[in-house]
Amino acid sequence: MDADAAVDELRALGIEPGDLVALVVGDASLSVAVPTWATNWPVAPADVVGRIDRELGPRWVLWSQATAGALAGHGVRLTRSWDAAAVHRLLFGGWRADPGRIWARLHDLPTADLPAPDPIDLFHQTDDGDPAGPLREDGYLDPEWIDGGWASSPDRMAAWAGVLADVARLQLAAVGDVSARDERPMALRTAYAESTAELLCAELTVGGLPMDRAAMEGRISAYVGPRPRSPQEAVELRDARDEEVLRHVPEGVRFDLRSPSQVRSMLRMVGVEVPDTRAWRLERLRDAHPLVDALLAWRKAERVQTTFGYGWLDENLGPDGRFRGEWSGSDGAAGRMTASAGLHNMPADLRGGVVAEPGHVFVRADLGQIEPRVLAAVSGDRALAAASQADDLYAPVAAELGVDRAIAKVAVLGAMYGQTTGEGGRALAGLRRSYPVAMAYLDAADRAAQVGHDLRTYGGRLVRTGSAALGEPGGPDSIGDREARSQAAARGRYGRNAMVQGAAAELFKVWAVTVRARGRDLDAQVVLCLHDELLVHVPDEHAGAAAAMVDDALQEAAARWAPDRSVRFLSDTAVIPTWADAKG
DNA sequence: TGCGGCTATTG
DNA sequence: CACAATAGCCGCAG
Repeated sequence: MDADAAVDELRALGIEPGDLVALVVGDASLSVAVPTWATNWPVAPADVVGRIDRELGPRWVLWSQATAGALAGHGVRLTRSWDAAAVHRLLFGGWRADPGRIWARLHDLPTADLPAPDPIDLFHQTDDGDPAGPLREDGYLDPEWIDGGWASSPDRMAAWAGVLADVARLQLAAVGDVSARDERPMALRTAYAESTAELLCAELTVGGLPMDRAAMEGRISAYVGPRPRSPQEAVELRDARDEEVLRHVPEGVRFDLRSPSQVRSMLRMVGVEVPDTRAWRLERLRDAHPLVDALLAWRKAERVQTTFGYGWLDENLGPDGRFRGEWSGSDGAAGRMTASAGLHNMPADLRGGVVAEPGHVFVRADLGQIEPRVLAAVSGDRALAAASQADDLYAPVAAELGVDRAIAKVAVLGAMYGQTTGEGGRALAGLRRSYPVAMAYLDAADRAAQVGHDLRTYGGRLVRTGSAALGEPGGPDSIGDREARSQAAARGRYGRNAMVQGAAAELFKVWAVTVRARGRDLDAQVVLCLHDELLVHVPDEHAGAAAAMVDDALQEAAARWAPDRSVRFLSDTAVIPTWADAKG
């Protein structure tokens, strides 16, 4: 068996572009399956998969991002996928999406306690006869198969691909049901986009973010000084930093600056009384005592030292100048992308260390006022959609309400977050009058979440608001009435916001995977996704074309995601050498 | 050792 | 300190 024969075998099945083909990858072989057929090919997976992708163009069914990550490690990028874990999260909410859970849900089996691997098995050799298949008699998948046993023989790998093909068939039907039942024909498109976003995440994890080690070390040293040459020197430097604060309190008194309660006591000793020691509160008391200023400076440095210091760099920046975190396509309440290693909360001061490689630049683009525009689209509010035609959406809203732009902005944001007090709260009545459809959409989500009714975003993602996500509505009867009301209100804000943030995340991912696809011919590589911002790494000679492509991709994505085109979406796009460089 | 609280950073 | 997230350290329970 060679790659040619493998491609021919699949071609003979009549696979057309976009057809679902399940893929399971082992060390030295791979298995593929369609609903009526499964096989194992003893060939190097990277060679064959890349060719099939180019020549036949299937939509690869994968258990999860891990398969794409293994292939990306060999330089193979799949074009499109059906990611069973991503589709499971879309259909059923939550985060956990291992094969056992996916299978059980599709077969209406309880998932409260899924079968776990029998610890006794660890002391037995896997039986070579292997009469048992992946399915147990009770209908669950065999946990031993899930836990790596699928890879122990060619027959098992083929059977495992067959299970995956079956999963995709059932998920496809379930997605169709969501579209029909909830009148959201979006769900299939969302499944495609979320799946392909998982491919992008695998590539982000493997490929990393270009970073200049010297430039980043320079920025770190501005906060915490040069890299200590020994553990002993590190301790001395730390003590010296502490002393810069402690010298403002009487001799002989020691406080642990890392303990909030001790910091509060320390401040009280110099006559500064605060309910907590958060920076925004201390900011206003800088003049009260020199200790406050020293403490705030210490906090900044301590933050860099512990979270974004030399250790952070050493752990995550490879010798190839790529900084790597792990990427998830859909985490948390509303299905945003997340990243580890601080990629999503790196202090702005350090961004200058994110530098394009020689002969390359970044195209940086961020969506303007994405959440109110998304609210206009998902709610179908014609007045808000009209406001979205302006470059600055808040300007026409302010004019309509007869208030300052700043007030209009906090009012709109407050409505989406569930704020009821302050200036935003006061302007709420005006919003209800002028944008009743959008406000009713938010209120409906709020009310549903308060009583624990699950929600679905515009794209069809289930947002759980019941016991699994937020604790039982109504809660244990030990809590007081006041606290119960407060919890209900918090649940309402959660649901209200999840509908907007979640839909925004869906649009963003359609944009990101469109850029990924259209960037292929320009050697343009998406290297960072940040909720409403894309960073694309591209050779110098393609910079202009890539910037135009990113803007075009947004219009293409918006047209696919919200086909009625009534809402305008904008991106602010710039070609820059480092991430810190000014936007346009 | 695990977990809630506090804190800081980002969108 | 409204919504979301990651991450580190402290203090406490078990």
